[in-house]
Amino acid sequence: MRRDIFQAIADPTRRAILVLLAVQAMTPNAIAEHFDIRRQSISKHLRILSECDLLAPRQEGREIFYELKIDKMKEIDIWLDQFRKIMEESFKQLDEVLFTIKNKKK
Amino acid sequence: MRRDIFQAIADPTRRAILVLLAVQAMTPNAIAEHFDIRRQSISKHLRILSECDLLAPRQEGREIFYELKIDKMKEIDIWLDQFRKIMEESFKQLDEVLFTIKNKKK
DNA sequence: TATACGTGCAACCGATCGGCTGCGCAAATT
DNA sequence: AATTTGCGCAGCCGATCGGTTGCACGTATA
Repeated sequence: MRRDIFQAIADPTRRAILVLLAVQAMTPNAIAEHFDIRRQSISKHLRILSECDLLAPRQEGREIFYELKIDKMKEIDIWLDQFRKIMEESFKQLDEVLFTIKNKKK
Repeated sequence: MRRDIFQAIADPTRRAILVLLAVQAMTPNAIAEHFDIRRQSISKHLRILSECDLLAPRQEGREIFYELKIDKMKEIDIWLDQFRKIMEESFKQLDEVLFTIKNKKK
């Protein structure tokens, strides 16, 4: 059970579910109507997404509405930040190099 | 062979490789030194990352330096944009609701 | 109360994953 | 010319994935 957010969004069906639920909370049956997959398989996906805190279930009678926990998406953004920072750093170094070359020309 | 970028970054080792290569291009042997994994397994990861255009090999004699293609990372960002937009839209609708309530109070 | 509905869980199964070893090949070194 | 080095590829294997079916259980409806 790896169950981290990156493994969660690796599956195309799960990504599609996230997009669906971004618009509005839905029940497993309602979600399943959008795919060529049995409801039970959708349930499996919902479990995985819930386990890594991307979704939260809200019971209403015998129905369960799953809603997106958008905040969790930030984790992906945070990971991407590493690269933004590293690249920024690279540009700074490039600037220094260019600056040095510029000075040497004098 | 799914070989899309989300499946590529699902594996923790591959994510670590990407971070390593963000700092500087490296050879498979050099990368392997950072993990408890045989070089051949690293090569497999490099192949997957290259196939979905996250890395590019640069041959130098008998050595091959793999370098990060940072631009490809934007694809993840683009996917995240969907949610940013949907949430933004939600807030607008919330604003409208609040505005309506406000007006009704008059 | 009996029946239908909405759901989650368990067990199964073929495909894929992510390690491994054992090559072969080209470049560098001796 | 022989050896070492750096690498990718092929094949193996146990674990996991993502689908399936067949339940069991609580909630609504007749």
